[in-house]
Amino acid sequence: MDDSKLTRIFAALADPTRRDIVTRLAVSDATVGELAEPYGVSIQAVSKHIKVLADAGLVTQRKDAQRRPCHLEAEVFDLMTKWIERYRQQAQERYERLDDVLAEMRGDEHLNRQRQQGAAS
Amino acid sequence: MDDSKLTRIFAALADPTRRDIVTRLAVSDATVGELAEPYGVSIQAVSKHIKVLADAGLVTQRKDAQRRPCHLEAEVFDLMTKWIERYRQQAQERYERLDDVLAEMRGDEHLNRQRQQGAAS
DNA sequence: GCCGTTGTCAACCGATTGGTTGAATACATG
DNA sequence: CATGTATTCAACCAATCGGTTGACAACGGC
Repeated sequence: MDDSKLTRIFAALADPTRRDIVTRLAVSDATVGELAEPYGVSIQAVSKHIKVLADAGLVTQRKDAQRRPCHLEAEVFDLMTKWIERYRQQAQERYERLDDVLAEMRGDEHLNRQRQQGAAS
Repeated sequence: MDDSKLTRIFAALADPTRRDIVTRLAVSDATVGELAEPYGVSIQAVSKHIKVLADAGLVTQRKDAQRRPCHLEAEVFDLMTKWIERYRQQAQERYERLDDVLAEMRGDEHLNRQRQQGAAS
């Protein structure tokens, strides 16, 4: 659907540290400080990462005094999965159709040349 | 599985032009020149985009004289879908468990504070 | 064997990215 | 109210990214 949203989601998950954060948030919610511990980077860097994830809608933060516990939003994953599945299926079906076409061509060689010409439209 | 592969896949799909190319390749294979036509960019730019998609394993190119027809590789989408589904499910299950916990807590208020303390490990 | 077509390589450019450090904000507690 | 804690904001930096143009390689057709 929303192209820029999809862009933000994919870009967010294109970073290993952010994917790791997602992995940990799938297990349980966690504060920014907690999330920062395992990595050899500053809290500010992790804070930025979380902002990217939040802008993509993958993560939400609630208020708990000074803390901002992060929560993984599962629904957004559905959006992504749907996008991916659409093209995976299309490509798969086409591949299967091609098998049929190849079978048909086995006794009909000249169709091969014709098909290649037609493809360069 | 392979983290750097996943990084390349997500990064490849984080660009709208490249997602569009994927869309078109889902319908049928196409040469670099054919793919370049609809966009207001040079063939070289599209060639680079295809290189990124190829490095991510999303696209393969075969040789046909000067032409390099591009083909969408459906299997790679499975890898992505699997990764996504893992965390989507985990987060979903946790959310459902939380519902149970909240139901349990309804007559047992002190458990709430205990849970919040325990989370800050 | 030369010409046109198709695509890649190379160098360059401005914008974005992931990181840093330092200051500022928001809050709970003594 | 002063202090410590948790987080974000701001400015900066090097590296990467998406784009450009120009040169070059590979191939088919006259």
